[in-house]
Amino acid sequence: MNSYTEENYLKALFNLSLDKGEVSANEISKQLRIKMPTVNSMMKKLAEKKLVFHENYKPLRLTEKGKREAGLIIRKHRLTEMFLVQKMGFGWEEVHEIAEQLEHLQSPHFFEKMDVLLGYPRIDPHGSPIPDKNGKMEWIRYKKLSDCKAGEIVKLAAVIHTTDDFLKFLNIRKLHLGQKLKIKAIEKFDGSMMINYNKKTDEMFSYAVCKRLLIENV
Amino acid sequence: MNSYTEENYLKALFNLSLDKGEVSANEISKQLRIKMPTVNSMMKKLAEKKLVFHENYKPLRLTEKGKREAGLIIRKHRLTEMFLVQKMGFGWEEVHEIAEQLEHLQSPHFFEKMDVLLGYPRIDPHGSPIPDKNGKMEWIRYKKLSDCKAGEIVKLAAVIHTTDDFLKFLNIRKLHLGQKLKIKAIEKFDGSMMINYNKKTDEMFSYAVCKRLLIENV
DNA sequence: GTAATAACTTAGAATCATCTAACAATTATT
DNA sequence: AATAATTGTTAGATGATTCTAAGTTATTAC
Repeated sequence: MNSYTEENYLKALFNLSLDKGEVSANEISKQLRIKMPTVNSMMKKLAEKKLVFHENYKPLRLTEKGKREAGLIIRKHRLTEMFLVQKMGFGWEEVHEIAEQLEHLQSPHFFEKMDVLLGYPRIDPHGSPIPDKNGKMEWIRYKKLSDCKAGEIVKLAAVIHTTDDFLKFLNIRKLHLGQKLKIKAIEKFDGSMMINYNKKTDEMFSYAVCKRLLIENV
Repeated sequence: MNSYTEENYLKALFNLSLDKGEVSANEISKQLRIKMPTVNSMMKKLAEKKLVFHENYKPLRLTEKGKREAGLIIRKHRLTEMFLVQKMGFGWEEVHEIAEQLEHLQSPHFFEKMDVLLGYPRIDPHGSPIPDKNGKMEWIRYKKLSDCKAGEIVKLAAVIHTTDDFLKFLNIRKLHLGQKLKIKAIEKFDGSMMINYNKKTDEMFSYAVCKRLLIENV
């Protein structure tokens, strides 16, 4: 059994090593707002428990065991977010903080029940994949809206780097997952996009916004 | 803000001092399965925080502040139990452990939502009162079934000293809150009762069981 | 009303997760 | 390549919660 604290490290390791398969201790330190020496000793502890590979001055990598355990925590987090939105009526911008606490709950029964009530969802309210019961997670290879061309018609599939503020920004503009988007024009000098969706008027989205919107072809 | 640990002490203090208005450190020690010296130092800490009155060698009493904060934790516990039973389909014997963890969640919003979805319940699935938003709790003065006389017809209002085993025992006998009970006979030598409820055959309940069943007049 | 028992307190140590200060290794800059 | 900046490590301290061992005070039993 891992402690609350260890679980947070595992989650950070998992999330930050998604693309490269490894993370620096420094990134963990920044993400968790915990000083380097603390991270360092925790990594020794997790290495001791065979959850991470840790050689001096080398990047960190989760072991298979570590990936599995981290995946299961993220599974609990995302199932919880989905439950809060679908069954309790929370907005997608309100659920992160609550799920952050609930993900540490020790009760397979409880999350099993959520899973059933939700009908075994594969994605969370932000479009992120929910790891399976073995902690395995498959990211669907969505394209970024910012990589699309003018004239394309696409569908919003997921949002990434989701802060509450960003999600509220999307709320105000009534931009939800599944929304069909028409790319009317792209400004060359800053990459901002003129988008039309279910409205008479077009909306302008900055490049920073478009990079965070993942889409699939209609 | 009180720690997870402090919250558990507050809850124990609240529950164990319900009748007399005070508890011994020893009872807290037994309840929480924590050694006396640890309890002792925690009581000093809570006294420091003005949550308990603690004089050497005297029984412990919660301050008004302590009662309020304990009441609010118990409120979260019982709202959670009600939610788990009413909205997630758990049995009343399954919810204690989960609520024990969930009661420490820091999110007024979350419990407010539960309260609304449940329609502002006044009792939990075992018939115990849910403290109000100020942590104030009123016990309805129910009678024990064991204090009733033969011939009385009463209604099951609450169950106390509820272990999972005891609740499963009641499940098997299909005895639920609200059930109307006819006291057919009482054995003088051991206080056991012959009860009839919604069935052709009568059921025999030991004195130990009858003491744990709280009833109201029909 | 002593003596025995139970309850409470003090003192000191252990573990966990955190920190700061100081030093070492790696990477980036000129 | 030498220096500067960044990143990683070691050592030692702190606070929270727990423990054991050893006394003290209160309560119970005879």
